[in-house]
Amino acid sequence: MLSLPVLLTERFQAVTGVDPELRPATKPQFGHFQSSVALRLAKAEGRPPREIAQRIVDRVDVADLCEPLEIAGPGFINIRLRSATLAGVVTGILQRPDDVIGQAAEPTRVVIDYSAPNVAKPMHVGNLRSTIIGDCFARVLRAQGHTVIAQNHIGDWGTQFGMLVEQILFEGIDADALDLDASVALYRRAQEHFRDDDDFADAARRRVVTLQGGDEQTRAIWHSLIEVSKAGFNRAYARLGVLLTDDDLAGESIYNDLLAAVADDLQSSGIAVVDDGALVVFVPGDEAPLIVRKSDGGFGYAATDLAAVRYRFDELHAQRLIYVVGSPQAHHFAQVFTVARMAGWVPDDGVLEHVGFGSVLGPDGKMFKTRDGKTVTLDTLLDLAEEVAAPAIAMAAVKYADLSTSLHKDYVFDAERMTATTGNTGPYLQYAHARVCGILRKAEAEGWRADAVTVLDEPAEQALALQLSRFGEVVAEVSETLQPHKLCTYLYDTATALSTFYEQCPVLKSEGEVRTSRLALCAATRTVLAKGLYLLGIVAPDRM
RNA sequence: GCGCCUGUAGCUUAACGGAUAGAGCAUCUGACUACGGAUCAGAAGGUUGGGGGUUCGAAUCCCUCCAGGCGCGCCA
Repeated sequence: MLSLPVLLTERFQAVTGVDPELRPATKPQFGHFQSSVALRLAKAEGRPPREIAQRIVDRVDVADLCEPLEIAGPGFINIRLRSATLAGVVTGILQRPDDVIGQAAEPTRVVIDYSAPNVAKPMHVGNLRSTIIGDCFARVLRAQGHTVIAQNHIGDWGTQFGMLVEQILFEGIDADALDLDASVALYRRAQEHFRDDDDFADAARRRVVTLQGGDEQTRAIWHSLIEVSKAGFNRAYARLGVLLTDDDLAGESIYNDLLAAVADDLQSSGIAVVDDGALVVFVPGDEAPLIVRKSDGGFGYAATDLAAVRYRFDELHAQRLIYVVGSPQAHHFAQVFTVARMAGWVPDDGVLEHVGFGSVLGPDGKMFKTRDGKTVTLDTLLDLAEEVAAPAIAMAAVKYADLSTSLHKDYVFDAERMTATTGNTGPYLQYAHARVCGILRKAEAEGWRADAVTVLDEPAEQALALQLSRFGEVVAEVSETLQPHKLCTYLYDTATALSTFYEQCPVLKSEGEVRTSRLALCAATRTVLAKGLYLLGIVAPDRM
């Protein structure tokens, strides 16, 4: 069955000729949906809005779905669904839970680039948001039937590895025996050594060339460093409950062999030019050029990212690329995307999106700094949350806090506030789910089986049913706009509607058809909450 | 200097150009020996940073100023 808004929109459009722009009613007394289409049409037709509204109301055919339409205020059309319509939709959720999330009309292959921690560095706050947000996108898009190719663009290449390998050789360490902490400490020593000793610095730079040239011993040490870090990444992913695995690893190093061709092709096509010894692209309307190849002949991350764009369209056959990387990189990706298009590496219908996000700030409201002194690691942050709540709840709290506000805003990491069990928090949603599970558990113990929603007389029942009916639209909206907070808001509203219903409408204590109908409504709510929380990457416990 | 982002109640925040700017926390008042009180109902709290403009209608679009953050050729 088509979603209610789609169905209603079609009926209205047949009369109005334009999108009626149905919106959820802003207040209960305005019904379930509202349209301001008459106000807009009035302008063009030079007639009073209420007259236009009346004409629409007279002609639109929705009597099978809705109560009589009402005209209100300056010319709004208010739409109230019939109870039977809502009951039918909720029963549908119950009987076909797998169809609750509508499938995309045209499934696409989507590459999502997220997480991207650095080898030989602990995961830190900067990796937190990318990992959580990217994981949510992967879940939502997969649920809609898209093919998602996760690409964990780990920092496993570049100048720092010359430094690291050289330091290992200098100290005579067995690279295979390193653990994550030891490799992090090694990184610090290597940095200091690099800074203080010019000879060492030169050796480190030469070592980069050796590494990129494929020297066996150097590659072996490099490989050991990566293995150590991978284990650390996987521990973090397990702790966070994200879906990333080793299969999703696609670090910077895999593009190494493609970089020269990227530079050559850009140069031969005249897109890139040599300036101050470096190969750069001057992007129209942009003062700073994109540096494809440094004056010393080395490649920076612009070349890697260009190669990755090319690879993802050509080899992975992606139709849409989503980069979940912090907002400070916005300019960089804008340049990379522009150059990739100039070079013809993006199909005409190819979509490139950088989903930037704000920073996680310390208690002082300033950036957590990773250099100069102690690094604030991801584990440190999660430990803070687990000091005030059990692990499953703490993770829900952290993730929900991260996903529930607009992505572009910074936020202060405040474990106390995030783990609150009241209000708009992850634990509150988990509680709502556990609570409804409790009722259903009792009913099921006495032999009840979910059937259908047949009675929706109480306002609280209707409000909850209406809320449930919107789930599919919200998921679709998130997959299009890539704004997880819309789903958070929806689930919070659903949990609130459940609590109100729960308070005003006895379930187990009611009788007959009302009882079975309310139980069915509870079961549908459980389905929506469980699926919704899953899409956010938050576990939905049966008991708390 | 140029560019991007942000500014909404004491705090955290929502609002796809639409009706009286919607929530949560904190504060105050109620409900109920509870189908799970990790709850619900209610009150109070707003010149949406300031000022102009467009529009029937602006937190939202345009201009300008203020405050803060982040970027701006060889780190990634």
